[in-house]
Amino acid sequence: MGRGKIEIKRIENSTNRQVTVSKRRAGLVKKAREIGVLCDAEVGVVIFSSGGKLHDYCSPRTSLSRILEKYQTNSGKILWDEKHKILSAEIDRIKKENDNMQIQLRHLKGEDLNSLQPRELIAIEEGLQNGQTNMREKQMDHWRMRKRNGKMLEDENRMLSFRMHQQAVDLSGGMRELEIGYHQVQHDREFTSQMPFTFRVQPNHPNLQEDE
Amino acid sequence: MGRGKIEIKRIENSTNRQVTVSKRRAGLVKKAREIGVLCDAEVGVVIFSSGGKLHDYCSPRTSLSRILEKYQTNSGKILWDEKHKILSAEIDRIKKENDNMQIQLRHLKGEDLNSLQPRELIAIEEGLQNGQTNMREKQMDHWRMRKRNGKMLEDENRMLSFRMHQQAVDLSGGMRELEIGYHQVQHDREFTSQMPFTFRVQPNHPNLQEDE
DNA sequence: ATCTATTGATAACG
DNA sequence: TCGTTATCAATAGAT
Repeated sequence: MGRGKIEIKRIENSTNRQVTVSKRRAGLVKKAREIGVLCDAEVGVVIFSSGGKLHDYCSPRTSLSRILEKYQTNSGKILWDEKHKILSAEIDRIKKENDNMQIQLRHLKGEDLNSLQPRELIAIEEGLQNGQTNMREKQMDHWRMRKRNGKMLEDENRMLSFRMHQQAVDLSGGMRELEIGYHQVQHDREFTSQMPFTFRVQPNHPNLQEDE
Repeated sequence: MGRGKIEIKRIENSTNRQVTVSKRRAGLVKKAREIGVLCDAEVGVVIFSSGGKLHDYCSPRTSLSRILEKYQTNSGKILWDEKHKILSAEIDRIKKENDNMQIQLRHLKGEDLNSLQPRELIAIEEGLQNGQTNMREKQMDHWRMRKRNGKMLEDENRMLSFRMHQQAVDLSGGMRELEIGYHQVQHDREFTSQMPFTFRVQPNHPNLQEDE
């Protein structure tokens, strides 16, 4: 019907589709209403246009929920209980995700480590290390920004001085501590890569050297 | 349409009514299907003929319950009972928890830090620091256990030596780097506690001194 | 069910 | 979105 016959397939032209959905929606609702009146049936119609807009029709003297309730008891097809199952399954799924993340968080906080194997400990430690590296970069960004604003020159100077002093103190202690253990030094790359981060020596503040 | 025009009012002749409901039901479903295909909409139709017989249609790739769920969220109208609301609320709650943990994890991994204030960065860094401290304790536990088992004496020795050597090298570099900044040293407790961990000096391996 | 005269729905256009 | 209209589609009534 219409000026030309059309194939029943998705209308690609978005404007036409919009127009068509409006007209046909009106037609569908009209027919639904007519069937209700003529044959005194109860009819419920729900339409989501592709835009996501919702339209619905329902015979007078009733409501969608009443129709649907009837639908459920009458058809034996499940509607609510099915929905319950779906929702419950969803809840279970999310709770599992939740627990996993909870565990990950606790591990990163250094809690509940007892059940872990050394290999797993190392993996977590590498994560912490990465986090700290990124964190420090970010903090250096902040630092640089404040410095660029000219507010922090004095503080920075003070801070660098303080840090250097502390590192000197720290080192002299560390040196004394370790003297006993210095026997032979093997520079075995294999060995180093298998060592946990804890025992690898790393520069504390790789970004502190300003690059300007 | 038909051999004669009809008024849209209840068909009193029961046989005619049944015939009509059949024909028109087919027509309604056909139109519903067409609107779904042509305009790629989601359509759900439920019809109770006066005899109480139920017929329904629903676009492929979905289900009545899904359509009705969408209907509920979209229209605000409530189609189902309390239990659904409770389950849905539960899902929302858990999802929020989930998102929060997701964010925390990302932060601890050093991702998505751009939106954070320095104060927040410091808090996260303290978390990382704690985690690392705990982690190292745990790894030392493992280490001690292996040592007690008598397997690792040689390796440990080698490792300590290696570490000491590395720390010495690292330090001499660091000293050179910082000499320029050494002006005055203020040991202000207030200042120190406000300083991000990044800039605080810490012994790298607080647990390495065996305490036996 | 099937047929078909007739009315109804609507595609294309303004 | 709305109105018009030429066409096609649905269907009322009969078989």
